[in-house]
Amino acid sequence: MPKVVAGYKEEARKTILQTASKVFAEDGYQGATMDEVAKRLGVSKGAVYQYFPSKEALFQELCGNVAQKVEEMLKLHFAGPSIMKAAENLIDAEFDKMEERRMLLFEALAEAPRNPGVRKTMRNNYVASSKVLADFFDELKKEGRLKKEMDSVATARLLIALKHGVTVSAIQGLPRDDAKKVWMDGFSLALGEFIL
Amino acid sequence: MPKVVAGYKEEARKTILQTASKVFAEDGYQGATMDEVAKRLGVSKGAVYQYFPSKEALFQELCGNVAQKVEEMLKLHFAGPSIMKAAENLIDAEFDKMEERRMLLFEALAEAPRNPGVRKTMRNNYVASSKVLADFFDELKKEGRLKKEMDSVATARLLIALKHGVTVSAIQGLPRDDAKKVWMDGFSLALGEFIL
Amino acid sequence: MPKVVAGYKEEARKTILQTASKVFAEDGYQGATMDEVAKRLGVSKGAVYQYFPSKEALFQELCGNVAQKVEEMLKLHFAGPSIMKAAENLIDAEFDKMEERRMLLFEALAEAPRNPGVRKTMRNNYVASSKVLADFFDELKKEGRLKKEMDSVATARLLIALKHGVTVSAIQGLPRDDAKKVWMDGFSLALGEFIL
Amino acid sequence: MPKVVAGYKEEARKTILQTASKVFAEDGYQGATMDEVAKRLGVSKGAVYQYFPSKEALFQELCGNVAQKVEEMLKLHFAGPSIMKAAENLIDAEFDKMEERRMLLFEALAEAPRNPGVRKTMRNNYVASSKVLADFFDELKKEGRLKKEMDSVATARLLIALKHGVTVSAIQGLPRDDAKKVWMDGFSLALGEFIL
DNA sequence: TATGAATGAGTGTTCATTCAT
DNA sequence: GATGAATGAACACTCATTCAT
Repeated sequence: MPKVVAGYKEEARKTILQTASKVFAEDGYQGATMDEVAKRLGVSKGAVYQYFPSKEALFQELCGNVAQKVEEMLKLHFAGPSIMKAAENLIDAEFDKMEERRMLLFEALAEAPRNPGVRKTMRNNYVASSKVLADFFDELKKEGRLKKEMDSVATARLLIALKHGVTVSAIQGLPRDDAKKVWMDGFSLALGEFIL
Repeated sequence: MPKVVAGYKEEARKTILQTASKVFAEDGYQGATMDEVAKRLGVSKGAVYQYFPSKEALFQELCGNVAQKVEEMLKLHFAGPSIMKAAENLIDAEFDKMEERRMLLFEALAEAPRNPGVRKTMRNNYVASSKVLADFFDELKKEGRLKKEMDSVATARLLIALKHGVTVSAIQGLPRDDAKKVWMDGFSLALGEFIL
Repeated sequence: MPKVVAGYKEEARKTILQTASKVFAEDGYQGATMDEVAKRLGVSKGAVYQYFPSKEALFQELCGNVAQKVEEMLKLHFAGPSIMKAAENLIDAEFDKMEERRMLLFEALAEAPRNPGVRKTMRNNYVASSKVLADFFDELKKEGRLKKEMDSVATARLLIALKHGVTVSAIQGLPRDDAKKVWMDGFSLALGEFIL
Repeated sequence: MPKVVAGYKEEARKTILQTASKVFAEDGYQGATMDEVAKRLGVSKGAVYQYFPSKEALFQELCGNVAQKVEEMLKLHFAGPSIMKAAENLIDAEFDKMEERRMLLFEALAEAPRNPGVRKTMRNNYVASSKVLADFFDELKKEGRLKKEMDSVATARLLIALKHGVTVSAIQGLPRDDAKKVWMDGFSLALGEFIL
């Protein structure tokens, strides 16, 4: 009788991942316990271990998801007609819903220097994210919404760095509106003169 | 027999903080042990507890130190005649020597959301850092090295965010030279047209 | 769908015992897992429990098999014309093929003092083995291959002890050839003067 | 405040070893728990770990002690004037007091094939034991109590094997008197004609 | 009958913290 | 003040056994 989820193994993994994501975000990687994950799932510890061989494996898979979603978000918000509006939506969304994911990101960043698996996952995610964003800019150029002179890769990297930097600032206590302004200022500087 | 330090209690605290800084940076807050801290100091565990009531207290005091040094660094490198050169020196220094401090920063960022003491310390540090940097820009304006139109506070915040963002990118696996380029690009965009 | 075996329940039990024998020999009683047994059988854990009510029951039945085979071996090798040659063949066979059984024997010996079931099984096996061997010697006497003065029972017990002792020595690291020599020396002493 | 023992670290180790010896003998290596060892010592688990880094380390050190004592015993009993009487004393002592040590020996033998550390310890012990015994025979020769023709090494090995074999037989249920007789018979065969 | 997901009581091990000396 | 032995509460992970399907 599968209790973790009502049916498919893949579903069960997702359910666990969701719950674990919250636990890790709240308590940190080291502070989180498998007991807590199991308890919140209403399941025994053993059940969790049937889907993930270790706490670390669970965390690593989570780290993979973190950045993937960042990438999805970028594409989502840039779909609209106004690029500056897209930037605004993006940072709003980041602040609105991404508490959990953000915390997880910093857990991962703290863990990366001493955890090769986490490090590798993050590297892959960074490469993927920046590529997706750069490709997206190339498409906008083709669509005539951006000038051809813009360096897609450099800009993608700059914006990714800026977004993380703004998040850091927010965690450091910069009020939301101020943080948003930093992002919008930076975004304008990076893209402003290239928007058609 | 005072062994932690030859003379003053305050000296002893500093010695402990220095060593603890390395240990926390290497192993993370949760991964670090008081045993390791004591061992590196060549002192018993009990001795450390005479100066700091708990592991958490030690960590919090450490978090305070993290960002203060960032501020010092900014001033240090901007002392030279060329502002762009200063930016380059700064990021080089960041990459060269700041491994330890950087790791500690992310430990602190990960811990902040669940640790009010850490959070408060970081807030204070952010405020202080950005103020120092903004003040510094104001001085440069007076010295005629920067145009008056530049928004000192906004630029200070942008650069602080960018630096952290670049650091995040580096941890995510962006090669040093690429990371440096991101910083230099962003720096140019932010300050370039204002330099005299 | 009977999967453990194509036809009869008794066959299934044998199949399970064979596989379990290997697993217990490799990993020890406590170290072995029902999961491993099931996996090697290509069967679910539940299936194994349909034939044996517990891990302990499985092990106890196995212990019964251990010594019985020893007895078969004795008869097998003593069938030839030369008794000394038989002794040599026997110890060679012991070293060649009996790894698995030997390991199981020591598992059983270690377990016996705290497991009445195992203890009883071993007792029965010892009695049976020594009787078979003594009877065998009696037959050899009738056939005129051994002198009548030989004490069949005492010699049987001595040789059984010696064989186990040689095995112990081998496990303790005595090289095979040396161990074989110990056996042959002892065998000569015990039987030498009685062989016709 | 050292509680494990009233004073010296080395004493503490011995105390732990003694208690652990009983626990391992009773429950087997795998069945024994560090909790039980600590409980019997009236000490916390952590205290035990201050003296031994792991359960395995504790067991290995115990394995080393097992055979060393065997060696001591051999010398002890052979000190008297009658060699045959010495043999009898030795096997009596083995049966009288060595329950615990014997059980530990079989634990070790069962564990050896899958535990390199245990294996190495046993090998060393075997070599040491047989050398001591052979040397002892050489001395008896010098003292004129044994004939020079006797092969000291071969006899030492044979007797060691025999003793273990008799122990195995005893565990297998052979009554004490019968087991003793097997030993005395074997001993006579091995040494009888060489005694002066 | 067979499956394998789920259970839950353990196990070895770690470590922040205490406190007698 | 300094020491480090001792504590004890966790925690990751395991596995024999059960049982709904």
